[in-house]
Amino acid sequence: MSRDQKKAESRRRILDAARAVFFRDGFMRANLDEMAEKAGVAKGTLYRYFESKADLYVAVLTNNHEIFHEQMSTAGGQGESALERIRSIAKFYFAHWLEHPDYFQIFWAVDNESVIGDLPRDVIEKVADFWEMNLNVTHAALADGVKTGEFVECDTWEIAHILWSVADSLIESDNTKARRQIRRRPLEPLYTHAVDTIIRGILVDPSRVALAPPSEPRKSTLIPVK
Amino acid sequence: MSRDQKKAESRRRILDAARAVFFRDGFMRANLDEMAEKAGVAKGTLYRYFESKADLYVAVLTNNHEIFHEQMSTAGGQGESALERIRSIAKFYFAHWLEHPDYFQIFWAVDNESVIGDLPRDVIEKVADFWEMNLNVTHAALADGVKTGEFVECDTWEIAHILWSVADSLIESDNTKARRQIRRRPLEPLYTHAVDTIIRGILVDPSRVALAPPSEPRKSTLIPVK
Amino acid sequence: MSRDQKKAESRRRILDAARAVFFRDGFMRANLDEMAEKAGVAKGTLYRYFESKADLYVAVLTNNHEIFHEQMSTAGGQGESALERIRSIAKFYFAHWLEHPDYFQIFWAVDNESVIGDLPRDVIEKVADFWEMNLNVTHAALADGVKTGEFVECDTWEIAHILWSVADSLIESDNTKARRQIRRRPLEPLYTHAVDTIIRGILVDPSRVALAPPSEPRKSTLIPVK
Amino acid sequence: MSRDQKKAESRRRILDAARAVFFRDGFMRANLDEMAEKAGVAKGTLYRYFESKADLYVAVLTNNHEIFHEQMSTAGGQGESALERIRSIAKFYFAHWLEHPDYFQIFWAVDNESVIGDLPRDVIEKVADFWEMNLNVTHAALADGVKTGEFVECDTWEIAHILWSVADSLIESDNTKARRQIRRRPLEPLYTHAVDTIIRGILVDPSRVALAPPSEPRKSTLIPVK
DNA sequence: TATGAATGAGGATTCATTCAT
DNA sequence: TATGAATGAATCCTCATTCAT
Repeated sequence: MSRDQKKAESRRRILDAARAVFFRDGFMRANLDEMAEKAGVAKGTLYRYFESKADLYVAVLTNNHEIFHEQMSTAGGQGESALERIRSIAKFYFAHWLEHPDYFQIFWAVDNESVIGDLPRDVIEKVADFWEMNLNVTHAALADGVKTGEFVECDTWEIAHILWSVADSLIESDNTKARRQIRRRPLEPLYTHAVDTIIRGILVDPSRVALAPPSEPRKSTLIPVK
Repeated sequence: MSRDQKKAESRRRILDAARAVFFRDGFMRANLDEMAEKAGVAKGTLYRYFESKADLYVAVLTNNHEIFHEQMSTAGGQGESALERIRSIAKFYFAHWLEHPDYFQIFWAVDNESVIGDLPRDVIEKVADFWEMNLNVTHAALADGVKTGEFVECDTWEIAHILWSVADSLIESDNTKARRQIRRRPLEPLYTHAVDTIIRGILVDPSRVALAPPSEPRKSTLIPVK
Repeated sequence: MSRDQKKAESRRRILDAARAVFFRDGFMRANLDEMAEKAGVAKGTLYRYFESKADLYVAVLTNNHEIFHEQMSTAGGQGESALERIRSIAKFYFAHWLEHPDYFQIFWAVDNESVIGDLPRDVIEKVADFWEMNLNVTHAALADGVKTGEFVECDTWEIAHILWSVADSLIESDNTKARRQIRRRPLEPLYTHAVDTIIRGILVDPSRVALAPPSEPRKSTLIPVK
Repeated sequence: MSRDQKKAESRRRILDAARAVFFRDGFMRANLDEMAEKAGVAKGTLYRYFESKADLYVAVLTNNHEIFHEQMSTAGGQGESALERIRSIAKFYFAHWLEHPDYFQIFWAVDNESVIGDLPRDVIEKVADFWEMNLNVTHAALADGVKTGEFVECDTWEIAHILWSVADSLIESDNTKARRQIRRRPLEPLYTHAVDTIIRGILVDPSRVALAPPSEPRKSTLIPVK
């Protein structure tokens, strides 16, 4: 392996280790020693690649950003009808999440991590940008649907917001379950239902979408005390 | 003031100080020194009232719990129709949040705080319980609406989940804006719209709810680089 | 021993330990672990008394400052003639140095320590102030001597500067010898001679001061290679 | 360029870079990374030319030594009278200092650098040797002056020491001002005055030397608090 | 010979918790 | 009961030095 390859490999290994640890422990608790060990490098080596803990965090956070950005836009253009395009967006989103769950987790973490004050400006912007784009792509599909008469006149920005809120919340809840090692259910069908339900409210022809049938009586998710 | 009153007073002052600091800094960054100073007691005194930092956190988290619990149930019963009851729940929820924003903040914090592993089991359960109850109250209203023919047959648990996701997301986003000192818009009307939109999808008579008109073209919230 | 006494005692022990270590190793190399151990306290305890390493350094540096300041002024006023007053200053200076050699060492260290950029502004000012005062006191005596006709007209500031340069240099050289564990000679007579020699050049009546007789042929101080 | 030339060139570039950095930061803080970059070589290359940081320091310190040594001796021999020779020494010294201020700086640094314990024996000796020589050259001129009846009988070693103390102190003070970015005055005239004043005290015919006239009332050099 | 990636010991600082008064 | 001084484990970061390429 060439020197450059090795370098790239090291960088990747560090990022992988860092992602795992940041994912599990959050920025504050995450321990550089552990990352180094997981990455199979010395602690000092981390600092050859990243200037500081925060810088490494940024790198982890923004790692897939561009790829995601591009694919998301593509997804927004696929589908015969506006409804289909919105479903396509949802589908892509959850597929991507399935493949890179921690990447997402970390995006959320930023919002909620109390450390935010210490995070460099550009992370916060990346995340804001991430949401901005999601909203824009979704809104474009909704507005298009209104224009073509597929949807009734409505506040398309608000609908977009609602759709993302639900996606956000589902994933967040799944993450929480993961952390707590609770059994999780597949999210995609859940979200597909949710999307359909919400969109149904603005469809000119609601019959295009079938509502989900009543689900099983929900069991408590209360974690029993050990 | 009697000795017992003094003790109660101390306890309250500590809780108040702790809530403020935990709210602002999160569990990890929160500093017991500052809490003690804010509460006007010595640091050691904290340990006469609470066993540990985590224990104090628990106390803060669960402080208003019972009150909230009770009021929420009441709200779920108020209203002529199922639609009204759901609106009443939303209304109460946001009113309570307006009054005790940090109490809520802290609930969310738990979900997102990466420290969760260290939090005592019963905090996690309290929070889960909190959600459980929210869902149950909402679900009860929805199921009732289905039974009385106000709503179409649908997955009422899922709808409940969607409704809470959106509420959750709105508040979370407001918190984020608060932290970043971005101008915020009143949440209640936003959520009322959202509730109406969502419920509209399952109303037997959708005309009962007017959709919001198209809103202003949304301005970017991207934070400009300084 | 009362709590306050203990505290004062701790503070003193820390300062003593810190002075010793800073004296021996300089700011950069000085090790807080060692200071703590020498002081018989835990490392964290240092931070109860001083905010940082630099702060502790400042404390050490400025510890005796006021006392010295006052005594120096007193010394400048003692003596029948200007010549006597200048001798009195020199005498006091070296006496003080004998008693608190590391205090002086540290003052010099500041000038030469390459860390200066990192030292807080007030240390630098304290040291500048220290020199300022030395010069002023000496200059006052010289100017007085000129006025009373004891000294010829001359640049009294320059003479003051020369006198302090020599004192400075003698002590510095003694410190160096101390560090290198070379045998040292008593400084006071050396400096008394030097003062006399220098003053002799401006005395209206040079015969008042006897020059030192030729000294032993000086032996090399070259340190033999081991 | 031949291979040997290249090597010499590299060595020189490294020494230049090292001198600049050591001069600015002192031994401890000086950073090999920066030196390598300034020299335009890789970090590892430093180790092909010098065994260690300390070794590089030694090389820097002793770089001009021989040249200086020789020129100093020459200067000591120039002048009609002993007085003139002493003035010649002073003149050369300050001229050399003007041209190679960092070379001097570094010599002083050794004395004061608290790292001295770690410096190899031979640096310390080089520096001691440097002073030894200065003293010897000066003493020779003084002793000669005594022999020829130009100076009165006196402790010529002590006078030599005084003369060097003052030179030392003037340069040191100039360095300090440079570091603190305070306006500096030309040193040579200052030292010439000082030499004259000191020598005047041992001149058989003091009228050969005019004392400096009273200077401007000295302004405080206290650095005002920002 | 030159490179520069990797190393890892070392050191300052924080802060929850303890306990003598 | 309340205090607050003392503790010391935990952790990020620096940088001289090594060595495979």
